[in-house]
Amino acid sequence: MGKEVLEYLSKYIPVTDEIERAIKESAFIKHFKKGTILLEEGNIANECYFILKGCIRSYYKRDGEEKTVEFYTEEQAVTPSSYGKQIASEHCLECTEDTMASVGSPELEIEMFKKYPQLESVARVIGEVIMSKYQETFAEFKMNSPEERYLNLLKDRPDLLQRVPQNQIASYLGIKPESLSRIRKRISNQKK
Amino acid sequence: MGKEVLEYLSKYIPVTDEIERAIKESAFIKHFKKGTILLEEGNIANECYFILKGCIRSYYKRDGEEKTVEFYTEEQAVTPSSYGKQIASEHCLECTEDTMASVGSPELEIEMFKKYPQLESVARVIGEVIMSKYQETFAEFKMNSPEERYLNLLKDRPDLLQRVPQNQIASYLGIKPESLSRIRKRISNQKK
DNA sequence: CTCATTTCTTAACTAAAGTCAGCGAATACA
DNA sequence: TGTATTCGCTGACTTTAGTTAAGAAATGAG
Repeated sequence: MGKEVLEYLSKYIPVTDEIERAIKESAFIKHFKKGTILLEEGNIANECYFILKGCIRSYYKRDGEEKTVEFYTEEQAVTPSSYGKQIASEHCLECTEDTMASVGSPELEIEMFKKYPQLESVARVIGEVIMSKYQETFAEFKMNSPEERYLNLLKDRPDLLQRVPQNQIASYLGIKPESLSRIRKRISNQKK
Repeated sequence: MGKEVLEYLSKYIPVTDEIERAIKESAFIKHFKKGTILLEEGNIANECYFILKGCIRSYYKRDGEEKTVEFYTEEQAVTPSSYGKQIASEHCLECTEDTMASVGSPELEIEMFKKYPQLESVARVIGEVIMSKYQETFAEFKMNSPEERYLNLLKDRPDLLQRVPQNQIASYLGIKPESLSRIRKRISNQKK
């Protein structure tokens, strides 16, 4: 195990023997049933995940609704923003499907960083890459209309629309489910 | 010099003597006139900044307009998303005021990380903090209406509205300048 | 398989943002 | 200092999203 994680890392940095050993040593797989709440609002996040199979949704509870912030699927890393800090989490994490993930903890992480100092460098570099992708995503969100955002999602992650309910997609796009319905109708009419 | 940078770091991690030495050694101050373009679209970003005085605006050129992504002011770090990578930048950086900043480069960074390994850990931890703040900002943006976003900005960074033109604020809020005008009018009417 | 629940779509209406145009006010600069 | 340009506000109109309500379709549990 840990093969998928190594492949993921190799996209960003050269994987040395030391890193390979560290990952294999720390790989710790867990299975979760669909609907499992991995992190509840107000709790402390003491796990992070690398998804091997399935989907994890991050959302806020606000105005009696669930506002979806992100969908994480295969080959993606989920690090709650309060991970490793002793503060209450603002958001929730839920498995929208049966999910298999490699699970990490702050204690394990600190131990690994000590044992394999190269890992700290790996974490920094990958963190920077994710950050810059995230900035790009935010900028795109700001610059585009809801319709454009939907079309981009359709292009970039067509699988999501098959595996996740549309009301969750709507809140992910920053709109109401009714609006998403209308956007879909508008688009299908334009095609005719 | 480097005092401000150390104060900034101390908010996130305990500043050891080693780190203090590293920062003092690498502090490199530059002054820029208002209107200076620090990074042009398509160019390679080979500098990052820590602002001591002034304001740097990050924006994209799209549809013949400038879409503002972020305003960085005193005590903030500006790391272009392509910084340290040999790829063309998608966004631009401009000084909206006369600006004084501590400037870093990838070469200096690598040298420093080698000389003071603790710095790498500092960079990772601070990177994670910035990332989690950014996630929070994005989530807030998605969940709020333009009017709420404006009110939040007014609360969180009232100085910005004094020092930056309103059309740039508008694009930062993801709306047109005319809409911002109307929102401001709506709010001032409600107060009466 | 059936019934209950959730999800999706549609419609009518309201509210707000986009668009286009015009006009003062502030600003920049020559 | 005078002039050109940018900036901010306003109004009329268009487009799109939010709201409320209802019914159809899909899903899930027993």
